[in-house]
Order: sequence, then C-alpha cells, then structure tokens
Amino acid sequence: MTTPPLILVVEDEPSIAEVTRLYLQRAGYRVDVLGDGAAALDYLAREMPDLVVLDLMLPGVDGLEITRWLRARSDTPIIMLTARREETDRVLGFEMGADDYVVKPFSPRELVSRVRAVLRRTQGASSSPVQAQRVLEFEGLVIDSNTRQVHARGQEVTLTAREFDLLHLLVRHPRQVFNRDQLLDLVWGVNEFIDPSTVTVHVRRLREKIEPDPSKPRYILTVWGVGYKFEP
Amino acid sequence: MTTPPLILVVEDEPSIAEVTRLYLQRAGYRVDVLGDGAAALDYLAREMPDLVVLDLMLPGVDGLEITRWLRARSDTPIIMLTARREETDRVLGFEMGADDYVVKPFSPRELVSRVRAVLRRTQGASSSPVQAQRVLEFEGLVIDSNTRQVHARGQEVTLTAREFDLLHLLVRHPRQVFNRDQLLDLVWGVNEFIDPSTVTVHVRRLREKIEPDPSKPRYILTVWGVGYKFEP
DNA sequence: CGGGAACGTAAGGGAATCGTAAGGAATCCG
DNA sequence: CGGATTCCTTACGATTCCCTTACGTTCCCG
Repeated sequence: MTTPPLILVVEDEPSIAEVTRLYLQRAGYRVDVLGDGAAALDYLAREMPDLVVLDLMLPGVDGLEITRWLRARSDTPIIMLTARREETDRVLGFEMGADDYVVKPFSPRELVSRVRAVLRRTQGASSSPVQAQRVLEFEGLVIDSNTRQVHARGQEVTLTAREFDLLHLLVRHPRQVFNRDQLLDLVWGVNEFIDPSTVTVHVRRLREKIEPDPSKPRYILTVWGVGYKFEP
Repeated sequence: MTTPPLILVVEDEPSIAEVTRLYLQRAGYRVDVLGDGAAALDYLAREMPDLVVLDLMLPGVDGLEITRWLRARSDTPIIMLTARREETDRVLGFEMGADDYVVKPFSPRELVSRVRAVLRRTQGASSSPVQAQRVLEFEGLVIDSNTRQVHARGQEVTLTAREFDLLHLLVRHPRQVFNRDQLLDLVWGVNEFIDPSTVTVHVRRLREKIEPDPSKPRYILTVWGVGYKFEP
C-alpha cells in the first residue's frame, strides 16, 4: 500500500534503455528514462528518484561525473552499468560511491534483482546512514519515511497510511504541481476508477493535521483548476 | 581499524578457495577457509567474522541454509559465490539476505573489490549501537542475541525460534516500519509463498509474551495499513 | 455581475485490514 | 515411536479508515 519506488534509468542505447524500462516496470517500479548525462543532471536538480541506474559511458557528461555530482548532494542509491572490458573503470565507479554495478551485456532479470536488493537495503531493514537521509525537513515540518513519522511544529502528527503516502509524494517534489489524476496514479496506483474528489478529501485531512491554519494553507497549496503542490 | 577484518571463505573447490584466500590476504584481510557447510556452521557458532564469502553449492549443508541460519542470528555481511548457469539460484540467494554475489568463474580482483565495498558499507555504518551490541536493553525489555534470552520487566520470557527472530529484527531497528512482506522476507527468508497473516499471528504471540497489556501494545505497534514497528 | 465549474467540508456505509483462537501438519526430543 | 512443541493456515469477529456523496463555498470567465 505504499508508492512504488521511482527508478531513473540513464542509458544512451535506446534498446537497452527500453528493455530496462520494461523489466523494471513489470517488477512494479515507476521508471523514468533519459538518454544522456546532461538531461540526467537537469532531472536530478528537480527530482529525487529512489534509485538511479546509470550507464558509465554516456555522451557528454559521463556516469562518473553524475555519480560524483549526486554523491555530493544525496545518498540516492546508484547502480552503475558498465561494459565487461572496462573492469578497472568498473571498480573505480564502484568505489566512487555507486551502490552496485552490472556488467553489460546483462540479464534484465539480474538488474531487477539488484535493484530490489539495493532498495531493500536502503529503504528496508538497513540501519545504515543512508536510511538517515530519508528524513525530510522543512520549516516547521519533518517527514521521516522510515518511521512514517511526521512532526509539525515539533508535535508528532499521526497520519493514516494514505495520508502519509500523499504527503510523502508531495514533499519529495517541492513546488511541483500535480493534478488529481496524477496523484491518484502515483499515490493510489490503482487501475480501476476512483472519484477525484477522493484526493480533495485527503488533502483536507492532511491540511487539518499539519497546517497551522488549515483554512489558509501554508504548505499544501491549491492550484486552482489544476491540482495541488507542496510549498516548502 | 587496528585489526584487519576477518573474512570467512566457505568453498569446497580447493583451487578456488586457495586463490581467494591469497587475494584476500594480499588485500590485507585475515582469512579463514573452510570446505563444507557443516564445518562452517560449527565455526560460526564459535566465531563471528566480519564477512562471509559463501559458495552457494556446498556438499551437505548448502549456502542457502547457512545464509538463513546466519541471517537469523546476525548482520554479518555475506557474499555469495555462484556458478553462471545457476541464475535463478543466484537471484534467490541474493534475496535471501546475502549482501552481494559473484558469478563463477570470477576474477579474484572483482571479489576483493566487492568485499571492500560491502565492508565499507557495513562497517562504516557500524557506529550504530543497535548493530554493535549483542545485548539490547530498552525500558522493561532486555534482548540478548548470544543467549537468545529475553527478559520483560525482569522476568525471563521463553520465545520460540521464530518469535525471537522476529523480535530481534524489530529491536535492531527501533521505530522502523516494516510491512508484512518485508518481515517475511527478512525473518522467514523463504522463497515459496507464505500467507502474510502468519506475521500477524506471530506478532500476536510475541505481544502475548512480552507486552504488559497485549491488547494495548507498548513495544510492538501496528502501523495500520502498512505493518509493524518497534517503539523503544 | 452572475452562473457554472471547481473546490472544501462533513458524515456515513462498507470494505479492507487487523486480531484472535483453533486445528492440522511438521518437527523435535526422549 | 509417541508425545510435546512449533509453525502456518484458516475462519471469523473487531477495528480502522477509505471512498463516496451531498451540499456549501470559492473562483473564474463571459
């Protein structure tokens, strides 16, 4: 009942990118695919995926650069894709801070397996410091996705599973506007029809719990005619 | 790090075992080598290495069994050795709780690299008292993983193997929310389907034994719609 | 300005989820 | 081998909360 993890795949070979995307989606993950490093840096400046699958050899900005850049900013887990002949690069990439690597040509199934294991370690049972980075702090609002605890102005707030999932999605994408159908897709993630007013109701419940004044929201803002956004 | 980490290698092919030992020693680690699973279990009942390199296919007691046994008792990192043709076994071993795996035939250099990376991840994070201590004390609750004894409010409580394993996992990760599938994966560690209500039942049994009032749990809390967490 | 669309709010029913007890199968030990 | 213990499944009752609905409020556009 939680939001599937978001995987960013950065791979310039379209056939590999496509197969990777298919297998990861089939495994239940949300997947974004980019074809070059510069696009990846742009993306990562705005988004925070749960894991990055990153080709070492990319045109322009290469995998090592992206890894370095990302490592300076977050503990988002990285799985490096590398060709067999590049063992030394492989080792270097690995010790640069990538969480794992897969040698091309690779079985998509192996990749899924490694994604799953890395995510399990970083989002699951691990007590590593990576876990500590899942605490998102804003002015007067703290969200810890490991413990599913939320504090508003220093007070612990009890959210239901759905409320937490909704808030968690919004705070991971500050200022991004989501319409109701997007939120239903990303948070509810179900195929059958759900009335969009459900989102409205859940937003109200969230506001009731975390806003200083729910009738004049500070964090969860309505974008009239579109949807909602989180303002940090 | 004044004492080099101790690596246990369990591998029945003498040539592989010897090369592995040489490379790991050359990389600066202390290495113990054993040729079969039963010997490994004996060893592990007495010694606690910093990392285990474990062949999946062993005569007698196999690698999966050892992994399961070890995982129920400690967080010692495990690197699984597996042959290429055994991809499904590889995947299963990986998801059983092994920290990494290497496909035979492998470059010893790759293995050293992975050993280094896994140790970096696990020992870098081991400043957490939750991982370093064998006796965990909380208010009114003491868990000794060496003796597998539990005391609740000064009284010794008899737990079954499964009950202890479940409690042990939870208390090692205070406040971390685990869903039922995660608990099945981490505590039960089996690949065939087990009904998630099994977790519910075991939680109830645990609560019955350790909680002051099992109907109003103090330690093992339900996160509705998600799973459970341990509140210290 | 007025009307319609979109949003906010509160309440209730139903379904999903959780808790509990019991039974059968598997395992262990004397 | 037989009895005791453990584990998992199952059935059913209890609890929680999620979604829908109805109606009031706000916003936007003609």
